[in-house]
Amino acid sequence: MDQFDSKLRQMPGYLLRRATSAAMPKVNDLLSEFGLRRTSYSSLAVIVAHPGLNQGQLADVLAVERPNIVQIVDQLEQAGLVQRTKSAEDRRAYSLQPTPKGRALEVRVTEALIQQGLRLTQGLSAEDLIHLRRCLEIIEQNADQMEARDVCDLSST
Amino acid sequence: MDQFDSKLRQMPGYLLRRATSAAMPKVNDLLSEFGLRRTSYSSLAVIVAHPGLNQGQLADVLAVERPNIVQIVDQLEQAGLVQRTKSAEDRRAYSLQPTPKGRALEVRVTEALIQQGLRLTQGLSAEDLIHLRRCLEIIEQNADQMEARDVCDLSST
DNA sequence: TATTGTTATACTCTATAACTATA
DNA sequence: TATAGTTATAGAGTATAACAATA
Repeated sequence: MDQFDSKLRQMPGYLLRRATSAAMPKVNDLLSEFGLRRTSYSSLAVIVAHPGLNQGQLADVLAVERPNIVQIVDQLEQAGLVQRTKSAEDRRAYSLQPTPKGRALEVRVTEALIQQGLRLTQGLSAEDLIHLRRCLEIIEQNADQMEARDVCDLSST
Repeated sequence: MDQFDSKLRQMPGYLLRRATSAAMPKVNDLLSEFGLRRTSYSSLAVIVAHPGLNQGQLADVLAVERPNIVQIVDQLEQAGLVQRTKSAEDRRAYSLQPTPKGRALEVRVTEALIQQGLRLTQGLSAEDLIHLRRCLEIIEQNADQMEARDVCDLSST
């Protein structure tokens, strides 16, 4: 029963899903110790690195739909990690700022994630990791450019 | 706003999630043209390659919980792609067999997925793909071995 | 007592449509 | 009219507990 999926393992999508499904629960477990989820951590990290951006920009950076950002920023704000302040230039928008508590937490969680990342990639060299990043970013870009265009012509063959 | 997530892109989990989130909708779109979802296709492929296995074994191969397999096999059976037959040896279990229609569909869909996989990995060489597979399988194995054990000691540092 | 398949259920993630207030 | 944020909602995907039939 070992390798009953050997044919599927030729496909990048299957490999991606297997690796992601195995790794994400570990990331979730780590983040939940700090009261965070994946997207709330990513949001905090981006806000710390680039204070003052607004929710729409944050959604674009993380490739998340805007409605889903609302609750995430709600949680970060209620946890005292981030502040919403009405933007002076555009009073529709909120400027997102990290609090000192938010900055401090981001440092600790980032360190923990880096350590966990080393365990997840144990057995891979520094070159392997650079190569892996390149491969994953190319796949992401290819997928983004694949807008409906060439999805369709295969069901008729 | 480009590369506002450059720090996050150092982390394998973030890269994995970005690539997977971008690629999976394309895979879903392709499969839905054939009336399949990701796990129902994977199940069909495994049943075609290894006829006679039961639902629990299928769940193990695909790393899916058994309750979720039930509905998937239901759908495959209702679509006339797979048959459940009571196993002679163990009358609790079902032996899963592909129908001729199921075998034929699997061939077509697999071909389409391979073509789509080539587009998703456009720009990567054959060596790149071998290397990528190795990296993803190592990450999956590392994650699987990371059972709660070393998740915990970081929140106290 | 343990296991196979099943039911019911619940939680997370993600996506869309429609609203409000500002521009 | 267009955009920022919001609300409500719905659909996948995934996970657990508990049950019936069989081992």
